[in-house]
Amino acid sequence: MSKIGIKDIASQSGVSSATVSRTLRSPELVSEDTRKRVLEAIKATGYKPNRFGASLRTQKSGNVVVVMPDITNQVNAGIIRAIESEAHKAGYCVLLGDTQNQEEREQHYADMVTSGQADGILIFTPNLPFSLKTDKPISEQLPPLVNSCEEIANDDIYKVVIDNKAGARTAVQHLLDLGHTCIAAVMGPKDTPSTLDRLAGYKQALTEANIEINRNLIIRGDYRTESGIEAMEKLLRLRHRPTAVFCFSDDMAIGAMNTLREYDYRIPQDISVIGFDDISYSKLMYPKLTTIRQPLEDIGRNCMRVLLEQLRGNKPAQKITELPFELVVRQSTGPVPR
Amino acid sequence: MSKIGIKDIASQSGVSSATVSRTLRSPELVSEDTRKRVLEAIKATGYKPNRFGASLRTQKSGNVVVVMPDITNQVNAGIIRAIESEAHKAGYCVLLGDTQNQEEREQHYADMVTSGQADGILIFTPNLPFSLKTDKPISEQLPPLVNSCEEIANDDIYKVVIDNKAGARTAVQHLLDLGHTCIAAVMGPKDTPSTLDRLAGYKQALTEANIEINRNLIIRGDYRTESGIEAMEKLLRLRHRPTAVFCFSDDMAIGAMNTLREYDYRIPQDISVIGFDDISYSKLMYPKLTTIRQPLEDIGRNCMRVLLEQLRGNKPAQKITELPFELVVRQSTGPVPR
DNA sequence: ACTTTCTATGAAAACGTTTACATTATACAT
DNA sequence: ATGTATAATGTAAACGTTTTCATAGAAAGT
Repeated sequence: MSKIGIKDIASQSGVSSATVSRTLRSPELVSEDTRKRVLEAIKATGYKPNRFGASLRTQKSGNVVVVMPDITNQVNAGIIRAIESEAHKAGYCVLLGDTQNQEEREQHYADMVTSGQADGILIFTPNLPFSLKTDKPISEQLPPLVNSCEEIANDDIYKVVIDNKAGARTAVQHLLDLGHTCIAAVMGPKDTPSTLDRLAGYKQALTEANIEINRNLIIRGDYRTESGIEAMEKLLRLRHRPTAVFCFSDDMAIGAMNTLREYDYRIPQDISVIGFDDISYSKLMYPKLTTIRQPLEDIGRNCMRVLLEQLRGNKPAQKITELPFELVVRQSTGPVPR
Repeated sequence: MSKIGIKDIASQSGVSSATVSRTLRSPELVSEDTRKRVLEAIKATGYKPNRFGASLRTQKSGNVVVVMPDITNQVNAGIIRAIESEAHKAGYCVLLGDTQNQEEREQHYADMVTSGQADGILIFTPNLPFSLKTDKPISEQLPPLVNSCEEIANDDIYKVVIDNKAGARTAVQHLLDLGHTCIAAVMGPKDTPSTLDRLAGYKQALTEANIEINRNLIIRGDYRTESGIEAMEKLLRLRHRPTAVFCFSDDMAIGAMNTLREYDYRIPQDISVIGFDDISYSKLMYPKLTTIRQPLEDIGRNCMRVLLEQLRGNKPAQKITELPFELVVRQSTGPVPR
């Protein structure tokens, strides 16, 4: 569009380009009246400094890239929204990296930060897409980086997390308190730390209650609705059906409830369902879903803050910032039948 | 991170930086063996060309910016996902602009394209954040731009749309076919074209059926769940309650259904509800929501394609690309009571 | 009155690419 | 053998900023 550059402003207001740059970046260095003159010319022409010229010189892009497996997912969407908001406040732009679970794309977005197109990266997938050399400390080889949601198995990177194990334990304890003893679990994908932690919490709650763990009641899912549907179908075929199901995500819980309705089970009279996340649709389900709330906005905000801290050249105080979860009891869980 | 530049690769493989650049950008111009040598050096060092150097020279950023009111919204999320995918294929990156309905932010993201930080812009809000001069044709003053979802009231810009009026008409016709005559409408926000079109479709269907339009049955909403809840509360207070409600978004329909359940109405036995959008959660509701499907993925893909066409310097064939909607009948609509 | 410090500005280098132009070597046609 | 087209590469300018360094004038300290 506009072809006007800093030099045009400079000549138009009778100063050098250096002064124009200064009026924009460090106004305190330029006298009041020249400043006014320059600002006027800028306003009159609608001049916007070209970012590439600036970036090339300063070696800062002003961008951060966020790598997510699926932005359509309510958890991810909620988080990225907060990230964007926080980034915007700090003058950063966010580059959206929806990986669709393809490694090639993860790599591609990671390259953006090594090629200088972004100054930092937020990773919500369980992989670290940077090749590391073993002869140097990891922290020296990585760009400003924060990891959340799907934990990367590496203790040397900054993370913002919730206590998944305790969250799961709380969920199961809630069911236990209602008298359930036959409690199924629908896990997340693969062997990601978050899923493993939740599984550990599930097991801990049961063993603490002296209930033996029944492998048939533990089903593998992938956090998505469809897998919740399938998991519940499997569970219903069991000779000893569970009276309660703990799904590791709300989406799966919603799927599970759909299956239950399909086969005429009443929730929670026949079977209780509890989820994990508290996405916005959970409270709109019928029955309203009991779940463990993740503070999505807080997670996003803190991710960005920890990243900003690094971008400013500081070392954040701690590697891990842990945020609180919360049991929110609604109507999908009730006392054990009989 | 890495401080290696094109010159390092050049000296390392005994050629000039020009040749290195050529091996990357136009490999056909460099002989096979030098090409191999250069590629080797690049691989060995992990060199990534600095985007700013390149962009500064070529005057192309390789970015597009998408401006949306709320990325948390399933419609927006679905669309942006397809955009990202298509952009990625074409070698573009997408800058996320969640405006949170603030004009300042809209402006900010528009500036990215005028300042060269992005080559094109996709706008999903009803405003055109560019100042135009009246003495020139509009198309000459705008950057590559595509508008969708919330139509901008300007016929000179590229849009991808569905036929909102026909969609609404279809929805209402569906209710009419079920015998309903007292049909409420819950509108979208403000006086955006999309909402106005849907309202027109609603009115047309009714007048065609010789049903008088009752202003009390038309409630203003804002597409969000909360407003669906409130709208339904208003409707239930009416002396002559509607037997069917057409919500201009699924989110509002979902809210409306919640209100209905709260006051013990049966859906659809007492009151039918139909939505608009077909977000993924609609089929998971109880009862499953009847709605008008928007082809979100198609919309996103086409938006990006029309933009790409412009970015390649071509004029897209038509200003408006219209995509088909589809009535999907599920369980939230049924015959009129009695 | 004379140095010293400070303030406001300008000149010019630097950032890392791409590419127009120039150059050389090679193949081809006559 | 001569000239011409072609292929492969190098040289250097250009992109639009920011910032170091230098400079000039003003203010301040003696």
